[in-house]
Amino acid sequence: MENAASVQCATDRPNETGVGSQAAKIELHEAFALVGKALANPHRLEMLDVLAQEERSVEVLAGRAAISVALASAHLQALRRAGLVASRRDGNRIVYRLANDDVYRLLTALRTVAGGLAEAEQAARRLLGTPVEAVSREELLARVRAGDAVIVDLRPAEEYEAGHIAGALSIPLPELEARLAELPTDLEVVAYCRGPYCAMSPEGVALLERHGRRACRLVDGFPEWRLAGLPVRDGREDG
Amino acid sequence: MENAASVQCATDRPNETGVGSQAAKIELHEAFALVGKALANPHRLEMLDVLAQEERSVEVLAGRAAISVALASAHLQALRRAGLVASRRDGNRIVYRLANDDVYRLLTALRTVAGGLAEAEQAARRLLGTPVEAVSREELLARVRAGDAVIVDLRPAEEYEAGHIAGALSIPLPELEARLAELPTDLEVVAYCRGPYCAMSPEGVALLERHGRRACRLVDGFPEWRLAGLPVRDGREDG
DNA sequence: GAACTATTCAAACAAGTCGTAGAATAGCAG
DNA sequence: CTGCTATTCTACGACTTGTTTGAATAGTTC
Repeated sequence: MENAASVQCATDRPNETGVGSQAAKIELHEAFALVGKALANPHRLEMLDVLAQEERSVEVLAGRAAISVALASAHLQALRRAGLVASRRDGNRIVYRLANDDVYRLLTALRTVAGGLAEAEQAARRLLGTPVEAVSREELLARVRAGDAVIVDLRPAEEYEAGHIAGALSIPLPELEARLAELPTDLEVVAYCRGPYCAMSPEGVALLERHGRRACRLVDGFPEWRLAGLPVRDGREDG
Repeated sequence: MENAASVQCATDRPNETGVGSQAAKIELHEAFALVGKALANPHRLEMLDVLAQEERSVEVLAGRAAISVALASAHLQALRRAGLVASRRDGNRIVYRLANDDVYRLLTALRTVAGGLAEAEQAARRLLGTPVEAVSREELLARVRAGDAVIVDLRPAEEYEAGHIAGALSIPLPELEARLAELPTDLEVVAYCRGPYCAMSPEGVALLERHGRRACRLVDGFPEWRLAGLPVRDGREDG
């Protein structure tokens, strides 16, 4: 088979097909690969995952990824060069955030594809434990509207403050057992957390079921809910 | 990179918050990073782009990416390890294809994010030339249904055969000037090609306009159309 | 089976990336 | 200004990736 793709029409215009555009095509793929390279390191992916919930300082990100501050800083600059994060100064510290919503969509697409790998499936089983029943965003909305379910946000209070599903109750996972009385016994509890690969909601559901409650989890987490355009609140609007 | 596989995790409860799940989280992000690494090379991205249109042999892929067959083979194995491509044997040759539709979605997300980078914008300008008017898939469908437009597929005939927008006419770009008579003069021509970073439809539109035709391009290409669930045909069903 | 083709494997080296440790910088509190 | 904190920069070794070359393999054709 011959290489039929490239060399055709030779006009004098800037966007002709030929040698010049072959070089441009290579440069374009090199530019795309810059973003690919940014996604090629587990620490960077973990920091992006943390930033998907809320903006964070370098020190906090380093702690969450279990790496030194200097290394976290270097990785964050790599992410910034690739256009994945942005930062602002807040007094003495620099606070990083995801550059835009497309970055989270990219992260979701990456996880969807990677989720099929044997390595990922095995790690996910170890992280999430026995699978628990999960409902879609649409199903959750329907149950809440019908008065059949109550939504519980199991993330740390700080992340709840930064943004949560409208109408959700904040009960951070470590406090869940002590605060069971706050949950109505006649409704199903739908728990959610950071996303599909966060262990908090499966653990919370397991705990609720051990206490005889009907419970399930939302398939994904708060970032997906927000990106789907569904109703959200934050600490300034609603408690 | 350190290999902390499987040594930790001393609890007997599968999904407990603590050391074991910390290790699982790291492994999970390492698994995601495997896919990131696969996206970290311009040659691999170019081959994925080619495969988005149609399955291809190693030799053809090597030619399109302008690299040796041995190198292309090595890159394809890297892509296969990451679950991005699959292959089958066809007589004497091995034919590779994208592993599934999620891979194309990932590629699209990557390009969307990377498209904002200065490097990518510059390369895109060089590749695509002066921007031409572009219409969305919905707008295109509406114009065709109203009888206002005709759709032209500018890709090589082989790719048209492998799948095209229902109702589109196949006029490969090199033949366009010679085959102008086949296009009705009273309708607008909507051209499409491989995708948003393919130079064929901007070039085709420019050529049509030089010949006094009303023309514009579809913002993206055939793969996006197919993934959106819009009507498609292939060589066996329609000519 | 022999000759042929397409693809993959193996070895080797250059170039790039990751992580560590310690120094340097920028803003804040006094 | 001085000391303090958070972050970034620099330099270096260990490791990984990209590429080339030539040989090995699997399947086809005669």
